[in-house]
Amino acid sequence: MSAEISLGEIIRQQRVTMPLTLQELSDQACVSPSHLGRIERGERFPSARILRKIAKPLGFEEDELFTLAGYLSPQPGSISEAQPGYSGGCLDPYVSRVLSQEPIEVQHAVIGILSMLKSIAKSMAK
Amino acid sequence: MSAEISLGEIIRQQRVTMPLTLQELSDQACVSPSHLGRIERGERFPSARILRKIAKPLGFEEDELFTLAGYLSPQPGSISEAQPGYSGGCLDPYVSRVLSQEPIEVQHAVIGILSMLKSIAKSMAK
DNA sequence: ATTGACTTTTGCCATTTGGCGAATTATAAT
DNA sequence: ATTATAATTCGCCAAATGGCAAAAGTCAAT
Repeated sequence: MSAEISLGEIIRQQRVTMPLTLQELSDQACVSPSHLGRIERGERFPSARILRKIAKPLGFEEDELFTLAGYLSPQPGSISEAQPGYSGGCLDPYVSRVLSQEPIEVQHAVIGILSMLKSIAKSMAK
Repeated sequence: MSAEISLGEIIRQQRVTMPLTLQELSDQACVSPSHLGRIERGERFPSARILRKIAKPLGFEEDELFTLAGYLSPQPGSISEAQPGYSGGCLDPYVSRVLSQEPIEVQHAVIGILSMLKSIAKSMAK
């Protein structure tokens, strides 16, 4: 019940509080003033590219605006906690250590070979 | 010099590894299969809205894809990679995430294969 | 070979984004 | 009041996004 306030209004509020004109913000962010204006009054919705550009000039953390825009779900940075989420597992430290001594191209090649082997295995399994 | 590998390739690699078809991912993410296909082969660049939708189904942390897409600047503590220590050589994050989805035995097998290949290469070089 | 069920790609189109330049509207300063 | 000047908004356009349906591939089982 707190936010009947749009992203555009937030941006405008922040800009005038800085204080900056559309022109000045435009110069710093490399986004046309007209576009910024339309965004502020809700006629356009800012893309991620634009959000990224205007974040710093407006004094926002990068991910802050993303969250406000609904691109990121709320609770940035919060608790980097170990995510039991995906990866049925984590990377074995030994494996990590060995691989990280190889050049990037080799690392990628390893993945390529792995996926080949997997597809071969799959075709044989059936 | 870390990534001459594109976002699309990463996404496809991840999808195939899950494993999912374009259709299935489409169903889970509510993005048309054709669009997903074009993204994977680099014909379209995914918007933030799309990235957000496909992140979870693919097992990505939300901000991870944003970072890969260049929407967010790198740094989220992220990457399941093993934590302390071997900052010496760096393991490509992409490689890390693909490998960490394999069971430990497979991870070790990969290292085994790698060392075989290296010794073969060495013997041929001489 | 041929059928049939999937998976991926292509063609086409509606919608959005975002820029540029021309109005329009403040804001001052004479 | 009347300019001059800055700030914002409007009109139009090019480019990109993303969906849908139809066309290619794939691949197994006849």
